[in-house]
Formats: sequence, structure tokens, C-alpha cells
Amino acid sequence: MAVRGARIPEDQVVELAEMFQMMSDPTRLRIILACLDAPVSVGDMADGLGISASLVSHHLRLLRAARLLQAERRGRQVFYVVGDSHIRSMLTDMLDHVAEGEAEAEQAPGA
Amino acid sequence: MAVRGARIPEDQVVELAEMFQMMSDPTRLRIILACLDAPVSVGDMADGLGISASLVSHHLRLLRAARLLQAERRGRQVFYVVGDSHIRSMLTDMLDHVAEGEAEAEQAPGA
DNA sequence: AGTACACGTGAACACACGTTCATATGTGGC
DNA sequence: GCCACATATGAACGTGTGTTCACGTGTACT
Repeated sequence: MAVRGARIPEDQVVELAEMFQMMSDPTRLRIILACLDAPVSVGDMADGLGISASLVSHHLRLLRAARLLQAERRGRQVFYVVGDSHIRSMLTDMLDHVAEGEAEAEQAPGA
Repeated sequence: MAVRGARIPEDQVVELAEMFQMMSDPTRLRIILACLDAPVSVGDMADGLGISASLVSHHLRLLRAARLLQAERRGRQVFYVVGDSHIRSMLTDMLDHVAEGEAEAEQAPGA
């Protein structure tokens, strides 16, 4: 039997995998989620998430390179937002999905 | 300013990150995509994707544990499918997304 | 210019991850 | 029982990755 997955171009699979990899780290995912609704400065992220500004900056570099976050200077601070609206809606959907899953698990314990 | 991301429960962020991590490896992502529409046996995946059955099995173990794929025995073969329809639609959407991106890049080269 | 603040970068470390090879488990037919 | 086939598992290896610490860059203000 033919495998459908093989028909999808390698490049697109790799690109998609790279996007997922950006969201595969809890710290980095928290950073992305913090920039979902409105631009947030690097310092506020560090404070809000309880991690060093250096670590935030390292992750922001990757997220910028992957075009998941857009940077904008305002004074001496830099604000980051989720650029792609498609990504934004996908993330909110996924959040609801895991929230539902947790609710079900609480409803039917032990299964 | 308050960071919205901090309000989301740690557990859910971690769980979501784990789901994304499952899709963050090209090989594993190809396996998932191969099981999008219909159940596929381990051997067919290995053949179709051009990788060893052992490697496929290793990845399938993770995907099973993450509840992304469901296993079903039929004779001496085991068939795997994407269990969650939410995940299925999310993946097809994401595939379209990257496909569009590639199309635009081809339309406006160099930018 | 010089100081204080916000952010970015580089090196180094420990750890996790994907892959391969060899071997085990399980299933169906003789 | 035995054999062939399909899938699963374990160990081992190289590589990638997240984090920390120290330092560099850049921007505003006096």
C-alpha cells in the first residue's frame, strides 16, 4: 500500500518540523504564548515568567529567525509579538484542546 | 505590565510542548502524516518512508505514549492511525500553511 | 562625554535526543 | 514443536539543545 506521507515534499515536512521544534520547549512556548495578544518587552517577559533576561533573549533570537515573532523597538525596549495570525489561532486552539483534555481527565479519573 | 502567558497553568504548557516535540522531528512527523487518513502498518511505513522498521518502531513507541497514534492489531501486523481528529485537522491546516508560504516565496524571490 | 538601563551575544557545560545494530517478543502456518 | 515473518526492545554512539555566566552592544538622559 502506498504511504500518503511520502507524497508530501521533504522541504515542507522539514519546515513544519522546525516550526514545531520552536514550540517544543516549555520555556520557549511560554515566551510565544506571552506574545499572543499584544507586544511584550523582553524585561516584562523575564519578570513575568521568572527567568533571566539573557535566557529570554537567546530564545527570542531563535523565534525571530523562525519568523514566529516580530520585533519592534520602542525607546530602549524591544517588544515582540506573534506575527502570523494563522499561528496565533492554531496556538489558541491547541491550548483549548489540552485544557479540554485535562478537564476530561478530571471528570473520569482512573478511566 | 502583566504577562498573559504566566496565567496559563504550567501543566498545560508542558503538555502542549510535549505534543509539539513529538512533531518536531522530521522522521517522526513523516510517520504521523503517513497515518493521517488511514491506518498503516509498520512495514508499509518503513518501506514508504525509506527507513528501517526498527527506527519506525522506536518512534511509534513515543507517539503511542503521547496518545497521538492509536495501535490496532490485524493478523501479525500492527496498524497505526492518528487518533485525535483535532490533531488531524490541525496538521492538515499547518501543511497548507507551509505550502502557501513556499508558494509565496517562489512568487517573490529574494524579497 | 559619561552613566544607567535594556537587550544581545559568546563560550562552556550537562543533558536529552535520534539513529543504528543486535536481540527479544509475538503471531500465523507447517 | 518448529520456522518464517512482523514488530518491539535494549545498549551504545554521536550530535544537538537549553541553560548559565560573563561580557558586549545599543539607546536614552544629564
